[in-house]
Amino acid sequence: MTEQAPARKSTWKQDPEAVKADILRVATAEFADRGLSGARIDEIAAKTSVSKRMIYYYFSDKEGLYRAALEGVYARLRANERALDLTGLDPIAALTELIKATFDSHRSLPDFIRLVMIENIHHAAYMKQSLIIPELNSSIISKLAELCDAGKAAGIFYDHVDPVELHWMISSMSFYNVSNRETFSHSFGAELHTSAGQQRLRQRVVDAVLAIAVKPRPNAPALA
Amino acid sequence: MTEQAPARKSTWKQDPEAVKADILRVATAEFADRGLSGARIDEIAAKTSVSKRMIYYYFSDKEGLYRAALEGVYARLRANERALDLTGLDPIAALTELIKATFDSHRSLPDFIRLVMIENIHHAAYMKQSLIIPELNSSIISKLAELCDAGKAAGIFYDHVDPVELHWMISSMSFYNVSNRETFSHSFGAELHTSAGQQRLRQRVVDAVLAIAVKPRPNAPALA
DNA sequence: ACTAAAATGTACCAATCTGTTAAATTCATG
DNA sequence: CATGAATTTAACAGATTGGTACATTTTAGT
Repeated sequence: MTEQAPARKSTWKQDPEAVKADILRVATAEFADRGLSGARIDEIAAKTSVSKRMIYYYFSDKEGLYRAALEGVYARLRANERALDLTGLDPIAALTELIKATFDSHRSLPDFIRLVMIENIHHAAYMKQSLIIPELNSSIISKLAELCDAGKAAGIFYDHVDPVELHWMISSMSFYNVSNRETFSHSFGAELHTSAGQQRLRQRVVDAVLAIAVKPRPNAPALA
Repeated sequence: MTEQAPARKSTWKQDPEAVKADILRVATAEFADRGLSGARIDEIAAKTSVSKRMIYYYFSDKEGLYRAALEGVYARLRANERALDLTGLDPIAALTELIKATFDSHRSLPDFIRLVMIENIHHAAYMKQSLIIPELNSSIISKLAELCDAGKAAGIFYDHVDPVELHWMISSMSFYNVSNRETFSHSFGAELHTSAGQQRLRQRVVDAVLAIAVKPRPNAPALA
């Protein structure tokens, strides 16, 4: 009887890791869809392959399950950000790529957006309890900081450019684009959320952020 | 004997309008603080001067009360926007004032922000039921449209400038600034939410939006 | 095979929470 | 001041929901 994990697992009928993952998958979708108090433990249990008892067995209580879901989506966003490779690009190109990647990343992770919305409704109470989330937030800022330093050193970025300010601006538009889609579309039409509209918006974000970071150059291309 | 005397005789005042307003005031705060499913009718009732039964008497049910609160905060934001007078300003100055006013307006109406967040969590379901909200949304766009037309006519705005796009960008940053304050501050520090930080952010929003709207001018002042 | 521990299911409870019933109080008006 | 409509209260009912007690099955090690 070997200790090698993969082969042995297949013979197991009980599979705690798979059960935990299954619960977390369903719970994330459910919390994202209905909020912390809106989600129902019974409903989550019904959508998993196991009974409600297992939720309490593995996650203690509703808040424990919610915390696990929150940490999960943060980890996924962080993985996205870490996958972004900007080596070899000049500061302007690098910043452009980072903006586009952030915009796309937010669009592709609606569960992250919605759980962060829900966290803000709860005054970030559960995020503040988490021990693992803080360490996830450094990579994007350090990438931006490097980039800003390079841009300033080359004399093409303004001296006042600040990584956290840049991240705030990039995030705000990337986040709002997803978070407020429903109310915005209903109020002002869905034009901006067509595929062509989203492409245009992304370019506007690039243009706007570059404009506050990059000094005007005499031979720069004018906006289309 | 006028009816204005505050506490005249009995414990009952019999003042339906004041009762309705009191319920709505408390409910708005409570829904904004805890969300639709998180708010408790008993809790709202306890914080008013009247009994729970009155909520059902005047607002039918929990959702009716929530809808009333939602319509109330929208009306307040649009009133703010309508009060903004841009006559006599050239397009650039007018746009600058509009951006600053929007940024400030969002900061001063946290209940609006939070109820819109909650609406988006609910996929704008209740906003879509409202008959009065749609008519509130036109004034800001028409103001921007006028402004864009003037700017293009004067040859100082890009031809591609679009009122809805501009509003999207101004709103996104003004909204996110309030909506995501808790999570952003916790992740990246509270520097941007100090009074000095907010002043700086507002100026960045102005600079960024102007940059995508206004053609570069040879003698334009460089960013600070 | 036997046993203890881990993993899972079933049935249930206690606490909440929304909404209702029936009655009491106030007020306008004839 | 009698009367009925509008307004308000107190108490309660029905349903929902998070959480638990206890039984049962599965697994690893002996």
